[in-house]
Amino acid sequence: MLETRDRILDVALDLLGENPDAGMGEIASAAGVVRRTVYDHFPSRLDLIRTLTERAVAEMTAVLNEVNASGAAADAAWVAFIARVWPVAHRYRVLLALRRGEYGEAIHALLGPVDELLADLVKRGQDTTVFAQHLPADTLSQIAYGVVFAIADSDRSNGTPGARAATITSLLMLGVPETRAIALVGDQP
Amino acid sequence: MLETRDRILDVALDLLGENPDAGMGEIASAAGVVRRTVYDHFPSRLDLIRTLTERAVAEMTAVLNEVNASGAAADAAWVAFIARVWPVAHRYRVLLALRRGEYGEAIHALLGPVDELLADLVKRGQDTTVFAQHLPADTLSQIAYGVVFAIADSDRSNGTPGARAATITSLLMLGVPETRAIALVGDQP
DNA sequence: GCAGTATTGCACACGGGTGTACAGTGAGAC
DNA sequence: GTCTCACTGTACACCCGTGTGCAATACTGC
Repeated sequence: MLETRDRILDVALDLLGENPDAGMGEIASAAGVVRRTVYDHFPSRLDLIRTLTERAVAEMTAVLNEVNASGAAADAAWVAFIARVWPVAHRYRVLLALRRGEYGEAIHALLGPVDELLADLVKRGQDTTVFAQHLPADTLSQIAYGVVFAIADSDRSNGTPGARAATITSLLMLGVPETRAIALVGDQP
Repeated sequence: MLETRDRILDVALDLLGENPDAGMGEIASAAGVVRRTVYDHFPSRLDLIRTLTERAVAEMTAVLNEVNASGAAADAAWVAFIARVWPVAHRYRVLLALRRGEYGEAIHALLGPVDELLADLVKRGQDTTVFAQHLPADTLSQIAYGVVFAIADSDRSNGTPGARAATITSLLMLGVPETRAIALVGDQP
């Protein structure tokens, strides 16, 4: 049997993905445990959310660091990034909904490092004229990864189609020409 | 003094825009009225939300119908659409947040006609090879206007920069080349 | 078998939002 | 003046989620 704590986290992620307003009771039941037990591991709902967010941040920064270190062109790096981050974004799509509302501040704060790394990548793309410059790098990166999350969020079944759509769409909005975008995605589907 | 009912609706839109979880009490206070009075006009919270949504749908379909009737090229029509729908989308940005959660179903149902009109416009663009075809028209239109709403939602101060960003970004993700997008927006800023 | 820890099964306090009931008040219409 | 109608003020019932307390029980390793 998986460690109870980890099982609670996994199940909470699933459940909150379906319904961001799921309560501690529902999470407990779904984890095959009593509500009281959840509180033994996470003193408050915020603790649970925070732990989930920290997990997401860790996974995403890991991917971003690797991709940034690979020295590939910014657009190719972006494709690699989306390909690898897609399952993560999909798993943690709740955070998109949770970012508004009660815990928004806490989540936003934890997400800071990811935002920075993302902006760095987009900046690099703009400096090498691979990405469009109609918006500042930080704004553009926010919108682009917002779109990725939004598509992940609307794609409840987690499929390759979703990933492909997210990749091409985000490339286009970053200013990569359609032909180039298609070519890039062909390489790494 | 404005009709109480209309004032409640206006104030509710503002308040919910700031915080989608604002309660009937807060809305009442902000409208300078007692909670009980709100219930005189809207028997339940859902009634209020529904009325708000109906308003949004009416305004948006009006704009969409005009734009669709103008016979302009699809990309130019899209620019006109965003320009005119932007203040509306901004005002009603709450609906984006409210679409998840308790009233999601009701809102989604009411938004149906808008979705269809939007898909028609995008389809026309695809048929005339003005828009990209990497995604089916209904999916693409959903994503594109999702982005517009998302930008409206992140732009609390309602500014021309937001509108411009939303227009260019959505054009790009529809597959319009950057040069053409800039040119189009230059025409109608 | 025993100690120690994780989990259970209640019970409870608390806060907050929804929706209702009903008597009272104020202002304009006739 | 008085009738009407919108709004007020207050109180209440209800539901639901959070977080706590505590004794009882199951499971673990030694």
